[in-house]
Amino acid sequence: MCAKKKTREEQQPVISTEHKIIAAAKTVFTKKGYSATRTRDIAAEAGINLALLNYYFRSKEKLFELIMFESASRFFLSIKSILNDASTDLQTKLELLVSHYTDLLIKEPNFPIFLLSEIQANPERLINKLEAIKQLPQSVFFAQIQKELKKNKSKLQPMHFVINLMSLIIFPFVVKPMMMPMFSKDEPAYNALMLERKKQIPVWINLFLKNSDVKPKN
Amino acid sequence: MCAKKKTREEQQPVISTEHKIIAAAKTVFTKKGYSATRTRDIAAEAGINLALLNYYFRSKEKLFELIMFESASRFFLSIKSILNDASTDLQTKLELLVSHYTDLLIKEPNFPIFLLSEIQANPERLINKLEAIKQLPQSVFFAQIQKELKKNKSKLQPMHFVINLMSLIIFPFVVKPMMMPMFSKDEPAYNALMLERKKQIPVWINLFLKNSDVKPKN
DNA sequence: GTCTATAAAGTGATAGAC
DNA sequence: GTCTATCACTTTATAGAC
Repeated sequence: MCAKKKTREEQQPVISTEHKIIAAAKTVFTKKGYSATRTRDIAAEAGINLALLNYYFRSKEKLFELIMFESASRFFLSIKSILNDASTDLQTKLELLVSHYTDLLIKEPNFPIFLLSEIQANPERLINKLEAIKQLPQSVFFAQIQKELKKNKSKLQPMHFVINLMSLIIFPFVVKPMMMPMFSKDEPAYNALMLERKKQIPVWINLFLKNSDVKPKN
Repeated sequence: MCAKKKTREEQQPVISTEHKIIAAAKTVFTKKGYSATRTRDIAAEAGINLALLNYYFRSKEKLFELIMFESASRFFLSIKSILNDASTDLQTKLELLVSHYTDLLIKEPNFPIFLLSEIQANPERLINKLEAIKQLPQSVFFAQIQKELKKNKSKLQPMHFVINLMSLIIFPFVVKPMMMPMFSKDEPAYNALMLERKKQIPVWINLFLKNSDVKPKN
């Protein structure tokens, strides 16, 4: 106990065992998913023993929930302040959202498929715990989209534009493992394309909003 | 052997055990993924015994490969004729592709995440077997996008538009389990929205192609 | 706190009766 | 072809020494 206090005061060089396990679990769970992950894989990745994992976290399930909800929070809660800022216009919000998620996804490209495949495999386990997502339709952002559509006399539901925005930001990361070989790009080249999209996606979304009642050909 | 011949001639009412297992395996694998699927789950879903599954298919792995590559073929090979038809213009191809995939995904909404999460968990096992996807950049479709961009003096790579098209078609199905509660829609209402998009997505892609060099604000 | 050893349960696959 | 029973192995979790 005395020794532990000391290391806390010394700070810097020591990474606690607890944190090593969390970091390892995040890496392995996020890449392989819950079922394909063995607790032994996490222990090995953390450079510790299997028993120690159960000493710090009671079970595989508990550790999974910790990782899942910590990541989900960073992905969902971090944008609440952007979405509900009444002092910024729609254009600004679009640019902030695209930029924020592009940077986040370059760091954590595996998270979207991880979350979505866990929901698909086991909706009842997760969907209730992500209750926070239901707040989006009540946001200032959503109201601003509605207003813009009304201004442009569009009959389309605002939901389409939320889906389009998410699609254009997230899906390119989701299909990265397929697109890279398809277009013969390595990881840095692909990420450079994603950064290009930071500028383009808000432009594209604006095109949607301003021309959404145009018929295909007539 | 004689009995088997007979049932083949009678045809109609009999669904072969082999096919029952394939159908069950497809349902369970596609929803849960390879690792979370128990061979017992497949047997139960098929209404047969576990031993019978190994009698028809040598192993879980063999059955998985069958399902995966049968589904992947339907998703990738089925569009080759559309992509390489020199007699249709870009607009027609866009409409055909969107319509084709929308219908397919309404029937099999779980396939995209299944494929993508298996690739994420185990890229080396799958990516080489999907070599066919590399043919897209050599297609007539791709050349027509390039031509259209050149005509409109865009500096953006054609790849962005392929990604955008895939994103707008596929991602809404991928996030369906999250979007339905978010916007309080049930399955039929959500699918109706997807059908609306059949008309809209080609319009949106055309907006991209014709305005892709516009700067955000200046 | 950290380890080795092992219990307890799950899971893919097969043997053998019918 | 189809079943029941069971083997062989993996995997989560814990007991107990240090």
